[in-house]
Amino acid sequence: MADIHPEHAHIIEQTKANMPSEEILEKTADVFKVFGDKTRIRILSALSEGEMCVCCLCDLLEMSQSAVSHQLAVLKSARLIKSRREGKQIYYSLDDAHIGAILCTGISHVEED
Amino acid sequence: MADIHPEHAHIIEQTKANMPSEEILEKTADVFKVFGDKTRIRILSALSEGEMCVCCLCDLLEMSQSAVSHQLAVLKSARLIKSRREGKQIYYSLDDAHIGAILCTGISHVEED
DNA sequence: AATACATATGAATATTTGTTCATATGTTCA
DNA sequence: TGAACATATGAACAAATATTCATATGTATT
Repeated sequence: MADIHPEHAHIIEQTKANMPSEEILEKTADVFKVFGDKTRIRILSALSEGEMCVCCLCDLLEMSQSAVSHQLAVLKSARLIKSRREGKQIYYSLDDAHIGAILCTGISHVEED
Repeated sequence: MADIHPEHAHIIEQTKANMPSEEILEKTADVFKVFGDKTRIRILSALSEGEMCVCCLCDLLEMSQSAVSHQLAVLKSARLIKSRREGKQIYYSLDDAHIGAILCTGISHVEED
């Protein structure tokens, strides 16, 4: 960790002043981290078509119930999805429109190439 | 991995048909994965204020040159940033406006709460 | 109440990943 | 050309994480 070059001090201060707080940046990274897994993206993509129960997701993703439930728990604790029970089944859906928007932004970025 | 419930077959097929390809979804997850680290988010946030050389970033982030360079390499290979050399220094900047937009979307999501 | 079904969850394991340390590469200037 | 500076990079290690396996919880049905 070298010393700060005096001629950089100004631009560093200015940039720092314009950046969001460390707390916001850390939370932002944490949100993206949750989007940054193939299984979770597949789940979010499926749910963006409408709510779906766990076993439906397992069938669709061709993954074990346990693996899917674990990832649903991650998504839920990050508040990207919400759930409601109907009898024996639990239906999951995107928590709000914002989530679908973030997903779309990412997909568009990949598709435009 | 249980059998597919026959009554789910239709909704599963329909959902599948509307979802992006596995390849797109995997690439999307990979993009978000790169955004999903505090150091990289801090770098991207700094660069969204304008281009900056490596040592400036080290000073700003208060991190070792090696750690910063490693993350710059990750960001560059994911095409989120680009670089240009000027003398001994190398200046990094966001690769295109899209990157700043994705970053902003994430930050807004965190800030609105 | 007992059984079957749908989902959740703890522990263990294997893989991925971020930082550090040491060193290599490339540029400038004397 | 040699020394100093800016940056990159390989290897090693520690920490984080996704899946599996086994099992627990909660609901409906008989």
